[in-house]
Amino acid sequence: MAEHFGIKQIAELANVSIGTVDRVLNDRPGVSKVTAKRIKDIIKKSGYQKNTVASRLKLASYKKIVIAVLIPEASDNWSFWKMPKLGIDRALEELKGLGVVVKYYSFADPLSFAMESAKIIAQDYNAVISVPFFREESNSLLQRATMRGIPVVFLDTEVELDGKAYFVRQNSHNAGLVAARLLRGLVGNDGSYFVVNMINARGPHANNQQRENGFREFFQHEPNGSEVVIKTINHPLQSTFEVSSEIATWFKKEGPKGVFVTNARSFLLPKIFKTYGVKNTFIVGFDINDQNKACLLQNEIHFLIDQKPELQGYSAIKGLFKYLTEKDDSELGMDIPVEIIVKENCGSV
Amino acid sequence: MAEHFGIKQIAELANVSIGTVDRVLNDRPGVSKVTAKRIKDIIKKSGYQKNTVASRLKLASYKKIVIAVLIPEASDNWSFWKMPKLGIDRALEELKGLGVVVKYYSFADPLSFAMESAKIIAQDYNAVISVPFFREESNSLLQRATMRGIPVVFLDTEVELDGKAYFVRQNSHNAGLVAARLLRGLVGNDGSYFVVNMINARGPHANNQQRENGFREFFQHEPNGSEVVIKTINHPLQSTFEVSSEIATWFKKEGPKGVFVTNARSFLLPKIFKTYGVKNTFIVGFDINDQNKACLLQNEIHFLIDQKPELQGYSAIKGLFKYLTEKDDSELGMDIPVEIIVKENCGSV
DNA sequence: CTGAAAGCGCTTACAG
DNA sequence: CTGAAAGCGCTTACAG
Repeated sequence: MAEHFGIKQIAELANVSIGTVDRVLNDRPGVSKVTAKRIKDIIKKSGYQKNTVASRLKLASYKKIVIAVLIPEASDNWSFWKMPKLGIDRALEELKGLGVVVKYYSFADPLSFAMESAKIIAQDYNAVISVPFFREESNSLLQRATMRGIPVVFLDTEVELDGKAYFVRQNSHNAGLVAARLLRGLVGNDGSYFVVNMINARGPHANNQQRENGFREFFQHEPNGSEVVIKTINHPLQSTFEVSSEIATWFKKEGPKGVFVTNARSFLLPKIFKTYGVKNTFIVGFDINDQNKACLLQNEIHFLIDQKPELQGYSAIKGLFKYLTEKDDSELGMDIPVEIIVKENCGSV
Repeated sequence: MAEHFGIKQIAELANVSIGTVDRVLNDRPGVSKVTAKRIKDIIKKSGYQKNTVASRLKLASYKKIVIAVLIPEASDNWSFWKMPKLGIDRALEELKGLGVVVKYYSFADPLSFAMESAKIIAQDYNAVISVPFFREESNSLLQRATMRGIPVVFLDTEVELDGKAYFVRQNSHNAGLVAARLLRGLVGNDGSYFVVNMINARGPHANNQQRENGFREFFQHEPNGSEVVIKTINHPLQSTFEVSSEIATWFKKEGPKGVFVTNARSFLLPKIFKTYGVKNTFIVGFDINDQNKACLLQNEIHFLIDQKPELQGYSAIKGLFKYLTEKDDSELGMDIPVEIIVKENCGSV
């Protein structure tokens, strides 16, 4: 086993040409059962490992691996969706010379998602990366891709779909648990807690619900956790946060208040708290955007949870490459870690 | 610029053979100044990018890139130094087929470090990865490697050395800042703080000092921070933690107490606190080892800071490969992030 | 059903 | 100083 086994060595041992070995290795037709068996045995014994790099070298020039990426539009004032692209480009750079290409599509609503999906399916890509914001439309994309044998990787959010898809995203339930841990440390036992969901016209987002569930579950495992009061505030998703008189009353309560904002707009809260003179609040939110970061630096937000969208994009491409070239999908199932960000470690991330 | 530029296309444009282009690209001698100039211009204009994968293909079989790794021994009850190896092996797996090989050496003290260094230098490796625990011996290694044009990457710890070395490690000063932020949130203003350094016979470790400095600096920027009392406890590094009557008195003080353990043995503290009936303590330590993890799960330790040793090993190999094959050292200067670990996110890391 | 040859983009002796 | 050829480990038409 010490020496090196390549396709050539296998061929010699089996007394066949390397072409025949290649056919067996790649399950191509046209090999008699007996020779196939003989070659397979030798492959197994030899511990042969395909040299992926060599196998892609020729193909890189005329048989690209083309991956369609369908993600939300990134606007100038909302750059979150530029992050996965950075990770995708970084992966592409590493895979330079191996013939991997990405084609970007974007969507803004279920209709555009469906339309772009149709374009993608019509093109016969080698794989699809998307974001499952709309269950019905995502199902449709998944099913049509699966029918053609095209793997689909979803970023950002995990939802249950009818079929086998890969998810490269943070576990939102765990993120909720972590958020609760962090707030609990700051607020203590006799404070009050708030979960702030910002909901768009299509109803609550899966991530937000999973995060809230995790947050609430944390307290069930705490001593006296059942006595902790957690108010949920469902607020429309818009560029301001307004407070009803009822909510204002809650916020005016004495004692420390822990506020868990289940999306990336926690930066809307400090303003309101100032306006209403609400004191003694601790905020945990998501994502390192400019506004959140500014609040973190001002000590108006205390923790952010980073979903590492750059890493999501990177992992999806690297994982798909491994799957497509080596039939190994082990890198496509991994959780993205729940990364805790404070003022002092938000810079170099 | 749309078409693809390889060595062949350049050769055609310059009316020379690919051999000559190769000489120019790799600064090999034997090309007349005029043709060299002409070819260089074309290379620049064309935006030519070397296909690293192709360039390694042939060499992978007989001209390996061999990297020496000299790190502390990992023992059964102290497995920290197995982690960088895991990362190194993961990087090697990604670079499979490109002819990258690692040879491991280990050390336990300055003497064995020096002896293994000598072996490494005698072998003429392509690069060296090590850990700069001993300044004098590290300097010697660095200088001898530099004389031979061999790059050196140090993991874990940054120290000032006489010469140019790369450091792939967490910024310990920032880690101290983060630790202070975390404890400050739990302890509040009227608590007391302790920095626990565990020091071996050779004196304090650079990381520990940098962490303590960062920790103390945090409070200087805080309002009323100068009034905060921070006691430093220097304790010998051993498998137990014993408390002098003076320290016991400090610990017995009323009010919440924040304890920052600047190494991986924060798990020694909870035991002592139980023995002495010390209440209301909050502990931040380093590294996810089994004992620390157990304390985290018991809520006896509140935060751990992960140095991501696996990632350090991985990054060192990937960065060195890029440097050795593309003369690009951009991946060798990056900080490893200061990762905050609580009970709820320590599992999947 | 099987083999021989060409080629991917480079690097390396070797020849001139 | 420069070029032509062989080769790295695979894949792919093409020939038999």
